[in-house]
Amino acid sequence: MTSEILEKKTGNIRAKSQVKILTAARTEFVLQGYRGATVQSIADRAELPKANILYYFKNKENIYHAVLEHTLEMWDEGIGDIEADQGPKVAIEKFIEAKVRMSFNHPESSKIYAMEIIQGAQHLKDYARTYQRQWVREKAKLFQQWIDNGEMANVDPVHLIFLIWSATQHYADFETQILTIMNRADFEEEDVEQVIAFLCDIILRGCGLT
Amino acid sequence: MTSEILEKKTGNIRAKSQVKILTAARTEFVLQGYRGATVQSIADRAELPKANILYYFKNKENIYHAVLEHTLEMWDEGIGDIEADQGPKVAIEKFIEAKVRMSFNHPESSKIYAMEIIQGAQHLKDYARTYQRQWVREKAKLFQQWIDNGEMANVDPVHLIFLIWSATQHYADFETQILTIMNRADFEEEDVEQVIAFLCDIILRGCGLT
DNA sequence: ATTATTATTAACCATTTAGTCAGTTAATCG
DNA sequence: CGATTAACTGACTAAATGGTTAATAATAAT
Repeated sequence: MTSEILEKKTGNIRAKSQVKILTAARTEFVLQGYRGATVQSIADRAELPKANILYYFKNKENIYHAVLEHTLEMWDEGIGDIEADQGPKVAIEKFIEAKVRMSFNHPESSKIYAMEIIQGAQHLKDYARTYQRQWVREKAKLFQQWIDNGEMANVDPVHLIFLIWSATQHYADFETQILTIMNRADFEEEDVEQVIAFLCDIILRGCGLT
Repeated sequence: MTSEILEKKTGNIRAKSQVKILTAARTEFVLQGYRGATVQSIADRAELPKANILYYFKNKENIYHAVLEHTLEMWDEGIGDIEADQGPKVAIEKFIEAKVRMSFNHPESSKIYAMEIIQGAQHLKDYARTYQRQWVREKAKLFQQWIDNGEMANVDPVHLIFLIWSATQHYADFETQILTIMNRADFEEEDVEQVIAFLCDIILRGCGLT
């Protein structure tokens, strides 16, 4: 055995346990909220003794932070970058598609993030907030240029981003309500495509991009 | 003093205390979640001893139910009814306006409702869910008729309702994030009007109603 | 005024919960 | 192998929490 493989193995136990814990924690935090999720309930779901959880994470807050951090990273990766050269139509399409797919593929992450914001973003670090402000400003500037060039209708770019954000996120956060209303037990593959098509259709037309 | 006034007075203490408690509870439930909001914290916020809270509400769950019930009633009143005879343009405008105003005027109610749904609607009675399904179906049927009559673009009516729902609710639920991004401390009157105008503009155009 | 009802609250209790610790077992390494 | 480090865990504790109770004060009814 090379030392590389050995190294991998040592890290593996730790890594595997942490993934197990974080997965369980994510579910518990969604179902019960931060305070409602107990270290014991996370342990039960992860099928590990409580003390083991606290061996890998100093305390409950650390678990939550790790979950939150992971969510932010995923969002960052998942969101396709809106580029200036692609034009408004492709940009909006890509943005909608990326966000819808994330909503359907990782509803729990979206939910945790939503709850965090709803409760006042008490655990969200300042850099995360600042980062988002920068992101929105930057993208809004792009939209504004397209508007100024007459490439799309004159709609407020910041609110447009809010609109796309909310409409896409909704399918994750309000999963329960949507399934109830649609009288379904679960979403299916085609639902994702249908939502993407619907949102692209109506929002692009709303932006005068047809 | 007539007996009516006396009756009023007896009920007054109860009513006043209950309002005080429910107002405090609403805030606590938003800030800390169901489990995180303690009877003590609600008492502190209401400036009443804890035992007094439990004199008016048997237990914490009852407080929460009362808060939730109040929210549903308000939603029911606040939402202007979409009528068949007004046509799609007015219907959508009215719907958007009603929901945006509710979001800005009662963000806490919206937030509590959102959290409840995100967590799986564990406390929401079946009748509330069924009621909403009925409501959406009914309104979707109206939209479908308008589409069939060629009065608006062929967009999925159910998803259209989801879109309006999410876009409007967003300003309540994600208040924190939106204020951060807009670099503001609070919303102002003109923000409400601007949001209504923006959403009507883009969604109506999206529905081919310009 | 006297009685009855409603409102109020301090003190208390059983349970839950986050976190600690000391001791054990398993993996890794020279 | 022997030693070192990492992984694991049962048992415990202090604090917090939901809820009860019993006793007192205020209000209303007769």
